[in-house]
Amino acid sequence: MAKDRPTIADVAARAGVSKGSVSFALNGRPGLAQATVDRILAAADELGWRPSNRARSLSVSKAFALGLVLTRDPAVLTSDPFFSAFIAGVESVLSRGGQALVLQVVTDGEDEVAGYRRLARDGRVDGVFLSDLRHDDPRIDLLSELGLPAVTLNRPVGASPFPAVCLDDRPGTVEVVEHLLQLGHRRIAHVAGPPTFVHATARADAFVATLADAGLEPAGLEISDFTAAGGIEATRKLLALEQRPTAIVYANDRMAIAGLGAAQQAGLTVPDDLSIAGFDDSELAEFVHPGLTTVRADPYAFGEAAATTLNQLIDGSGDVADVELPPARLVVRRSTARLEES
Amino acid sequence: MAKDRPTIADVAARAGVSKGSVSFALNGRPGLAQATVDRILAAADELGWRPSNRARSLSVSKAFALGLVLTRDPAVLTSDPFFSAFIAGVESVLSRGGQALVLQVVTDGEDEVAGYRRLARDGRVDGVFLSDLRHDDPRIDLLSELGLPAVTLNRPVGASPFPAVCLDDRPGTVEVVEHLLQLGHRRIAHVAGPPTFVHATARADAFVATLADAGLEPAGLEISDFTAAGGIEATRKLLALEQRPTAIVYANDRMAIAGLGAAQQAGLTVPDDLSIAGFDDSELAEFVHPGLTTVRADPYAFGEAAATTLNQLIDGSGDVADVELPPARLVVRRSTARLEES
DNA sequence: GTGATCGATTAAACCGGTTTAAAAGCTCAA
DNA sequence: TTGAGCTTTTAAACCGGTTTAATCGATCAC
Repeated sequence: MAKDRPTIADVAARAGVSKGSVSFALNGRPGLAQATVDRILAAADELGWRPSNRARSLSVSKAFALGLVLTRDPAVLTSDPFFSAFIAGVESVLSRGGQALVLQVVTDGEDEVAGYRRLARDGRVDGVFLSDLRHDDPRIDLLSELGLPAVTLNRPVGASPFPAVCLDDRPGTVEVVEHLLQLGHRRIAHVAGPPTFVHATARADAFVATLADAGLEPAGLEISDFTAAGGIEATRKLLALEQRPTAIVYANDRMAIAGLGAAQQAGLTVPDDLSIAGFDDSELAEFVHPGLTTVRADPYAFGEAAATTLNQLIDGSGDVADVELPPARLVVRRSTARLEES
Repeated sequence: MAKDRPTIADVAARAGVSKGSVSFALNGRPGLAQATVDRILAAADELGWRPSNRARSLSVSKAFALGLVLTRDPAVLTSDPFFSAFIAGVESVLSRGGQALVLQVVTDGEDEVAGYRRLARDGRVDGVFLSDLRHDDPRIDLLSELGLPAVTLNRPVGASPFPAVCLDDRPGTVEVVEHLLQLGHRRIAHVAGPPTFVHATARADAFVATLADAGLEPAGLEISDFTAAGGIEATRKLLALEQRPTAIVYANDRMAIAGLGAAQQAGLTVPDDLSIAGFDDSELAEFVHPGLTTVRADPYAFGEAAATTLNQLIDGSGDVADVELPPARLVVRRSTARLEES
C-alpha cells in the first residue's frame, strides 16, 4: 500500500532520458540542454521525487548530519538551559539543507572519547560541535586524528585547527562587577566553575581583572563545579569568612540560585544583607525570590551561527573565519542592591 | 594518509572467499562451514574491518537510528531535567547496537509535524519516541500514516497502535497528597499543567481523587502551563483566595520553585505559613530554600526501557508488550510541614 | 557408473544515487 | 566527404554492503 517512493530511474523513464542525465539535472550540473533540464525537473516534480539520502550518503560519502556530544553526569540530572535553545538554533539551520542532528549524552570522559570515535567510525556525522571547551582539551587532538571537522564554541586556549564561534563571556562578567561596584560594594566574592573549563576561567579572570581595575581584591574566590550542591557549599564557605562578602558573583545561575537558598537558610536577606548575581539567565532566574541579577546570552543565535560555520567548513571551500557573536549582557533584577551602610 | 577503511571485499580477498560468504559469516547466517566462518572472522578482525552503515542502510533500508522530537518554546529557555537523563538512558542502549539518536527541537506544532514528516521522508530514523503525550494526540495518526514505528512514553488516552512504556505519575501524586493530609492539611490546592497533556491531567485527577477519598475538595485548582512564569501567576491567584490554601501541590518543580518565590515575596514563610510540593525532583529542588518536597522518577531507566522497546518493535518479531516501570515516589524535604494551628 | 541429493560456495543482481569515460549528434572548415 | 571540435547524452562503473539463484563437489542410492 505504501507505494514505493519514486527513484531516480522512475524520473529518468518518465522524462525519457538516462539516470545520469537526471542526476545532472537535479544537481544543477552544466552540460545539459535547458529544455532537457526542464523536462527532467518537471518529471521529478510530477512524481514527487525526493532524493534518498541513504543512497546519496553511500555514493558521496557524506552523512548529511552533524553531531553533538554532551558530557553530563546523569546522577546530577543537570540540564543546561543553554542547550535546548542552542540545539533549536542548530536545528533551524539543518532543517533547510535536509540535515539532521545526532546527539549523544555521555556520562564520563571515557564515554566521551568513545562517543566521538563512534560518530567518526560509523560515519554518522560530517562534523561536530565542540562545547564546554577545556584547557588542553584532548578532544582537539582526538578530532584532528579522526579527521572529523569541528567547530569550537568559543576559542580554545591553545592552538586549534578548527574555526571558533565565539560568544564572549567576559564583557558580561565585567558588567556584573561594575554594576556591583556602582552599588557601593567593595567586598565582592566569586564562585567559579571548575578551572578545567575555559569558560570557567574566563569568567573568573574577568572578575578578578575588573576588581583589580578598581584597585580591589576579591573578597573570596571559591572554585566550585557549576552544580547546585557546589553552589551551596561554596556559599557557606564565603559566608563563614571573617570579612563576609557583601556580594557574590556566581559563574552560573544554578550555583547562584542554590547560593541564594543557602544565604536565606543562613538567615540573610537578599539583597539587603547580600547581593547575588548569576550567569546564563536561565528560566528560573527571573522567578526565584528575589529575581536574580544575571547575564544573558543568545544561545539560539549561537546554535545558528555554529551550524552555519560548521557547514561552511564541511563544504570546505577554503578557510573558514571565526565568528564573533554579540556578547552576553547584564540583566539587573532584585538580587543585587545598593550596599547599606551598617 | 587516512588509509581507506577495509571493505567487505578486502576481507573476502584476505580470507580467499567471495563477498557473499563474508556477508554470511559476519551476519551469522547458517550454511557456511565452521572453518570458513572462522577464517573470515579472523580476516575481518586482522584488517580491523567495521561495517559501513551507509552501505548497510542502503541495502537493508534501515537507518539504524531512532528519533526524538521535542517541542519546546525557545523563548522560554525551558529545559527539562527529565530529558537529559532520559536521553542518556536511550543512548546507553543505542551505543551497543551501533545506533544513533537523532534529535529535533522544534518550537511549535507546525514545525513538530514537519519534523516527523522530515524524519520519515528522509528515512533518518527507524522509529521515534513519542513524549509529552496529549489528549487526542494528532501525532499518533500522523505516525500511523507515515508508517513510522513509535513508542509512547506513558499511555495515550485513546486507542493507540504503539506500545507504551509507562512510568505512572499517579502514585507519586497520591503520596504527596497523603503526606500533606497526614501533616494535618485540609485546604490543599493544585497547580496543574495544561490539560492538553495527558500527564498534566493524570496528575490533576490523582490529586482530586485522593482528596475525595479523604472526603475533601481541592482548596483551589489552577490550570497553568508548567513554566515558572505560570507558576508565579497561579500561586498569586491561590494566595489571594478568601480561604487561602495551607498547602499547594504543583505539577512540576519549575512551577513549584517559582511558586515558592512568589509565596516568599508575598511575605509568607514556607513551610510555616504554606507547604509546597513539586514534581520531578529536578536538580535545584534539593537546594532551594527550603528544600522542595517533590516526586522523583528515574528518567534514565525510562530512556533505557523506551529504547529497548522501540528496538523490539522495529526488529518486529510479533507484538511488543507494554512496559510498566516503577512509579515515581515521594521525596520529603523541608518545604512541607505540619500544619500549625493558628 | 549414473543420477539424485545435499551442503558449501560463488557470481551477479540489487539498494538509489553519483561520476566517469565514451558515444552520439551537430556544426563547420578544409 | 571527411573529420575536427563542440555540445549533449548515455552506458557503465562505483559506493559497500545484502540477497538470490546458480554452481560446484562430495556423498549416496540404485
